[in-house]
Parts: sequence; C-alpha cells; structure tokens
Amino acid sequence: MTESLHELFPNSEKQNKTKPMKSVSAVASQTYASYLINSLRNSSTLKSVSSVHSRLLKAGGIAGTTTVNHFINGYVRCGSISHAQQVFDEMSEPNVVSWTSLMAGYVDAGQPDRAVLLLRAMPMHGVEPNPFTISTAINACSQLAQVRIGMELHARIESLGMQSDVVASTALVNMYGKANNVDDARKLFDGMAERNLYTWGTMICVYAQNACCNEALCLFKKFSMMMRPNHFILSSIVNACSGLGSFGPGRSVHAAVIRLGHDRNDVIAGGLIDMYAKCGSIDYSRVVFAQISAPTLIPYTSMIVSAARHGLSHLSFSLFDEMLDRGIRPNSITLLGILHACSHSGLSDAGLDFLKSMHRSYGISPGAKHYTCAIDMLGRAGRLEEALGLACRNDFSGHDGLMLWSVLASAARMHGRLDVMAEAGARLAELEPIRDDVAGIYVAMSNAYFSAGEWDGAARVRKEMRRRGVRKVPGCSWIEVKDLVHVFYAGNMATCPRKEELVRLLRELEKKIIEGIGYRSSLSRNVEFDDEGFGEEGIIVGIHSEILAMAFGILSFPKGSKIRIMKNLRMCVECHMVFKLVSKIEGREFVVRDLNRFHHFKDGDCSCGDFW
DNA sequence: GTAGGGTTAG
Repeated sequence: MTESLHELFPNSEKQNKTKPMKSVSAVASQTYASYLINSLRNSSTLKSVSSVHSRLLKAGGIAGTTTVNHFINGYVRCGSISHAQQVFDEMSEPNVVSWTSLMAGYVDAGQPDRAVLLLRAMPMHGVEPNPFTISTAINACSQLAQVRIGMELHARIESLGMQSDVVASTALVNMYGKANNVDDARKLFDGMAERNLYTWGTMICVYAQNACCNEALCLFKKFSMMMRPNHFILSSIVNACSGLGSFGPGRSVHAAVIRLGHDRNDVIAGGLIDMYAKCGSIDYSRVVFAQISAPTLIPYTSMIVSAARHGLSHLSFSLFDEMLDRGIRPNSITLLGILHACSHSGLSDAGLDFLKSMHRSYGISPGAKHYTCAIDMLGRAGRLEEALGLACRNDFSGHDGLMLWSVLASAARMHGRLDVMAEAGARLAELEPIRDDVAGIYVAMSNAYFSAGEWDGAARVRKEMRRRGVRKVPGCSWIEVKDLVHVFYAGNMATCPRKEELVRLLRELEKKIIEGIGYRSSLSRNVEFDDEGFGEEGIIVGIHSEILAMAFGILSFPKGSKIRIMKNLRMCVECHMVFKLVSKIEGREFVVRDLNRFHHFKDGDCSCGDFW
C-alpha cells in the first residue's frame, strides 16, 4: 500500500511527512478492506469466512501480517483448523499472534498436542512466546490433563519474568482448576497483584466446575461489588446454583441475567434450564425453554436431558423430533439424554435399537457413557445376561470402567443375582482407585451379601472397602423453606426443627396409613418412640432422612403448594411407597430428588411409574 | 489481532 502511494504521489512526503495523502481509489480500497475485515467478526460459518477471504484476495488487500492473522482467527472461530493451518503455512513471516492464534485453534479443535508442538517449534523460527502464547499452551495442558507440562510452563513463566503477568497467571489458575486442584488455584489467585475480568471469571468458574458452589457464590458477590459480570461469569454462576439444588440463589441469578440483558444467550439459557430442573422445577425449565425464539443445540439438549431426569420421556422424544425437523444435528450428550429417557421409562428394546442405530443415523458412535446407560437400562429391566454381555464386550479402563461395572453391580443387587455381582465386583477390584461418587456401590454390595447370608462375600467386600479407603456416606435430605435450607439426617431427631409437632405428625400419618390401607410402612416398623415421643437420645432408629423432611414440609407449606425435597442417596422402596401413600392421604404433591433423578408424587402415584 | 462459558450414565 505504501509503495503504491509513492508511485502515485512521488512528492507526497514533502506535502505531509506524518500523514501521506492517499488517492481516492486507495482510500476506497482500504475502506473496502477494513469493511471486509470488520465483517469477518460476524462470520461464524466456514462459508462466510472463505467468502470474505476470497473477496479480499480479489481486492488485493491481504498483504499485512495483521490482516492474515484476522483470517487465521476467522477460520479458527468457525471451527476449520485445516483452513487456518493452510493460511498460516502460506505466510512468509508469521508473528507471535499468528502462532498463538493457530495454537488456540488446535486447543479448540481438541488437538492440544499439536498446540504444544507449535510452542516447541516457535523459537526455531525466531519467534518468542508472549503471555498469550503461554496462556494458550497452559490451556492445552489443562485439556491434556498434563499438569506436569503445565508445571514446567509455570516454571518457565517465572524464568521469562512473566509471573506478574495477569494473562499468564490467569491461565495457571485455570489449569490448576481443571486439574481439580482448587486450593492451588485459589492461592495463585490470592497472590496476584493484578486481576481483571478474565481472572475473576476463571476463579469463579474453577469453583463452579469443582462443585464448590458456595465458594463460587461468595466470590461472585465480592466481584459484583466491583465489576459488572459478563455472560461468561453469569454462565458459571448459574451452574454453581444448579449444584446447590436450592431455588433462592438460582432465582436471583436468573433475575441478574435478565437485568443485564443476557437472557437471550443460548449457553446461559441452557444453564438456566438445567438449574431449574436440578432444583426440582421442570416447569420453570419449560418456561425458560419456551421463551427462546429459535432454540439451538444447547437449549434443546439441556431440555431433553432435564425432561429425562424428571421421567418425562415423551417430552424428551418430542423435543428430539422437533429438533431434527428443524435441521439441528444432535451431539453425543443429546443422544445420551434420549437413551436415558428410554431407560427411565422401561423402554429397553427401543433403547437398544437406538444404541445400535446411533452411528448410522447420526454419525455418532456410542461411547462409555452410552454403553453404561444401556447396561443400566437392561439391568433394571432384569435383563442381567444381556447387560453382562454388553459390559464384557465394551469394557473400559479408568473411571469409565468403574461406572460401567458399578451400574451392573447395582442391578445385580436389585435382582438378587449374586453371581453377576461377584463378576462385577471382581472387575471393579482390578480397576484404578475408586472415587467418592462410586464408593456407595461397595456399601450396597456388602449389604446385598449380608441379606443373602453370604458372609464370606460380605467380608470380602468390606475388606476391599478398607483397602481402598471407602467410607459410607451418611444419608441426608434437605428442604428449602423461605430461602432457608433445613437438613435432616437418617435416624437423627435431635437436631430436627419443630420436633414435637414432627413426631405428632409422623404418628398420625402412621396411623392413617395402617388404618386406611392396611400397609405397615417403614414408619411403624422402624420408629420406636419413648414416652416423650423420642427414641433413645432423641434418635429414631432407622427412619430415613427424606421421611423427616417430608413431615417438616407438610408442617411448613400450605396445602396446594408443591413440597420439594433433595436427597444425597437413592430412595429405598419403602420410602418411595410411603411418599406415594402420603401424597394420597394428605392430598399433597411432593417432588423428591434422589441421587440420580426426580420423583413427582401425586394422588398416590409417582412419575417414575415405580421404575427407577 | 491472541485468554474464559453449557448439557454427561448411577
């Protein structure tokens, strides 16, 4: 551009040394080039990016490195890493931004190893990494779960004198968070001299993704006093609220989302759908979904998964059809949601057909999660042989394997198949150290051996539990009344609020159940009151926490309002029966979330159709 | 011009 100016105006430098005059055509072509580059920002499809690219090439405006970098970013944004690489390869002198953009592209494309290779190659081409490069490389390490390389980069940051750089440090906070090392992430965050919007957002996200929901909310409140949250931060905080399983914070965050004008954002809408469903209100999820004018894959998937979780399989199926009709391609999670819906409605044959046709119909091969879901589906339907066969043909290592075999063990226990349980137990023992989220299966297995009188089997499992340091999680339920959460523990009356009234109510309910239906429930079998109305030291032996929460809910809410209860373990058959009966006797509606799903009790029935 | 967000079986 400068050379052509000199040709046109050989004396231009004399006229104006700092601002050379441009010809009308040069100005016009530069304006056209800027216009095209600007339009690139809004191009999100390969077609639109390559169209702008070819128009600019025709106009001859693609000389500078900065301009070419725009195109690398454009191709990366629309997900075409091969085009980005091609543009990069054609550059005579890619600069640090070109290298970093391409690296970020590989991280986005799920090829973080290529990004690390690029980082290593840069110095050989005479280009030194800057904090953004390091930040991108650290993200690659987070994705690779290669904390070792990440720590090398941490050291390198210090040797390059970048330790006080906000961009590089923020990436480190993210990396430690992704490696589930929340404490180190927070230490780094606290030690930073400078923090920007990204830094705060990253730390809040680290908390949200590591199930530290209260910490996330706490930091968010602190942050909100200083800065205005953007859509990234709102999205993280909505997720943190899903984890709390209580309405209060979720609703105020939803209000903030609307106030700040982000309610049309798809990712946030998906998060809100998920949050309301996890807090027990599929109705609110449906309201959020209905307000989206043209839902994309994200809200559709969130809604399909949420409906399945609440046992509304027909809603999941109809949304799936609607989505396909609109030309939206499902992803592997959408398909998992559909399998889940089949599983929780007892449609095992339909589910199996779906599993088999996934690749043919949608181009997505079933993975560990799909097989586990199908094994669970067959197992709960009593088709243990088929479930075992599927498990053996699709064995996985690591956490995936743990999930798969624990699901089978759980089904075997439910159907009293100690042989299948022994097989699953043996497979579990071969796998990596187990995590808390599947620890419960050992307790269940041991109990199953006990009730079958197989003392050797029980002892074996107990030994394995000790070897692996598995602890039994105490059962608890909680209920939210006027923004206050009340927690109840199995068998423990001592800390119950309004305990005298609670005991009176439980006795009345018990009487009504026996008189009206002739059913001797867990209430009468396990609850032994003394003269004061309490068991020994205020403990009612054996009463499950959700029953206590149910009684408290009846006392706290007027007739006609839904009573929502959360539980940290699965509901047992006895309690499930009691909820059904009480919903009829008292004319009350209950929504109970157990470890895996929701149960809606009304008029003596449950939405799960006793299949869960 | 380069950094971050969602849905995941039991």
